[in-house]
Parts: sequence; structure tokens; C-alpha cells
Amino acid sequence: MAHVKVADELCTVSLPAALLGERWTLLLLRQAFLGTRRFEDFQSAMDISRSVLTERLGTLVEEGILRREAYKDVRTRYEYRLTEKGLDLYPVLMALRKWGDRWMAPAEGPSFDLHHRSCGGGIGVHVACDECSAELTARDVRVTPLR
Amino acid sequence: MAHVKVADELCTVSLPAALLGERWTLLLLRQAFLGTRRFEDFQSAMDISRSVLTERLGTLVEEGILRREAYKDVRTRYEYRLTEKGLDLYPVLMALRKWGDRWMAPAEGPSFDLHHRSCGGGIGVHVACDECSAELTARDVRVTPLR
DNA sequence: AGCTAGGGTTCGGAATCCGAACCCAAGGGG
DNA sequence: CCCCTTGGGTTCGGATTCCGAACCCTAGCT
Repeated sequence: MAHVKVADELCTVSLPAALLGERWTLLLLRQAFLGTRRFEDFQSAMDISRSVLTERLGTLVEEGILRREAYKDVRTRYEYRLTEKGLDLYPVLMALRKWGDRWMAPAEGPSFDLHHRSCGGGIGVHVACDECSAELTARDVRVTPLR
Repeated sequence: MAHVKVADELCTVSLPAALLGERWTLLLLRQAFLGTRRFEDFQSAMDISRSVLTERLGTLVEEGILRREAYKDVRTRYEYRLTEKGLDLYPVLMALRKWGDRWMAPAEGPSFDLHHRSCGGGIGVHVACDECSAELTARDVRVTPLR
């Protein structure tokens, strides 16, 4: 595996990485997947400053990952909900969690469990070949720089 | 899906998120998986300032994700290589890339392709139930807060 | 009329980031 | 033997970003 240099603007790892590798963004998404939708709830759940929260929610809306939607409580309020694009980040969060479970688990164990709603099974994340379905590690993959 | 508050220090998503959600860290790991090993090569490939690079490499070594190892070129040099813990982050990067391919792909297409070394197939990332093997989305998963 | 709650905006100081310059050890060339 | 180059860093000051605290605005409630 030789040293490869790729154009960042064209790399489909670095583009999302620039977005998600911003402080708070991953935590915000975790909260969103846990069901948090309102400004105040994000703020109290994550202990983030209000100004930074405003900004992060804004960029996620701009990016089309969250959608800001008015709804009626006792009066008009707003909620931030995952779009399809946002929901599609689930594998990223699950991969992160699986790694966290294995390598950074606190002695007391994780703070929540996830199970398949219909059969109760645990959740796995797998990297596999689209053709032969073999499970793959980094060593099984060949990188071909284009252009 | 109700609003759930969890302790960050116990959440196995937020622990890795705090680490990877630091500027440059994800890009550094991408480079590492592309085969970059030497300080100078990281620096020229990523256009990161030397001081920040030193610091990031340092925390990744501390965290046991990279290992700093001397080797003989014409004289003693050092290289940074992924440990087992680091290699195990591959699904995270692949999930990120798959999402990037779908949602942020530049018009010209991605800058490199990945294929299964032995059969040439494409690379997929799947979230699946450990019991029944069904492929899962966020909606199929139940969250159970513990403690 | 005044109080409260949700959802923000606006500061100024504190922590990070960054580029450029500097340091150091070991070959190599003259 | 002296100077130059290369890899791998460290140091420094200025430019950004982050953050907490304080403030703002709108509707409903009492």
C-alpha cells in the first residue's frame, strides 16, 4: 500500500469529514438519532453553548441533513428533524458506536442498548464485498486513484 | 422515539466522537488508510500546519490508534502506522465514504475507487441485525437507556 | 400588566489554529 | 573538516473560533 495523495475537494471521505469533523456535529447527530428535535432539548442534553448550537444546527440545515419545521405545541414552535440524507448517516454513527463499544467502553458498560425492534437481536456493522459478500478489512481492499 | 438524555462520559458514540470530531483527525486517518506513514508525507498530502500535525499524531499515538516506529531508511526515520485499534476504524471511514459518494459526490466523480482485492467487487457497508441478519435503518432499532 | 418559555442574537475574553522561522542530528560532497 | 540537505520536530505571534453570560422578542397565562 503505497503513499497516495488525492485531491481533497474530490475525495468523498474528506468532504463529509470536513463537515462531521467539526466540534459538536457528531454529538448533535447522535442526539438527533436518539430522538431530540427541539433547540432547548439539544441544549440541555449536550451542554453546548447556545450560540454554537444555533450555528451548528444552521449548517446542518444548510447541508440538508436536518430540516427545520414549524409545528403546533400550545403555540408555534420549531423542530429539527433528520432528512433522508441525515437518516442515511446511521451507518456512520453505528460504526462509530461499535468501535466505541470495543475500544473505549467505560468500565460500567455503555449507557444504552440498541436492539432490532422486531426480533430483539443486537446491531452489527459490516464492510462487505458487493460481489462475493465476503466480509472485508482494510487489507482486502485495493485503492485505485483516478485521474 | 422520545427525547433521550444520556451521560456523555458513558456513551460509546460520544467518546469516539470527541476524538474523531476534532479538526484533521478524520483526514489524518483517511491518509493513514491510504498508506501514508511518514510525517513529511502527511504534511504534504494534507496541507496541515506542522505544529497541528505533531499534536494530532501525538494524540492518536496516545490513544493507541497509531504507533510510532523507528525504521532504517538510509538512516533512522520514524513512521506512524495504524494499530489493530486503528485498523478497526475502517468501517467508520467506509461508512463515511459511502455516504459521501451518495450525497456529496463532486460532478467529476470520486477521486479514487476501492475494490475487493481478490474478486474486484465494490465495497458496501451494512447495518444488520446480529440475530436475523435483516438490514436495518434507524427506524428498525429500539433504544434502551441503561441506568 | 406582568411573568414565563422557547428560540434565538450579541458581546468580550479564552482557547485553538496556523504560517513562518528556527532547531537538531546524520549523511554526503568538496 | 566544513557546509549543505533531509526528516522530523518546536516556538512564536497573530488570526480564528469557542464559549458563557447577558440580552431580545413573541405569545400565551394569570
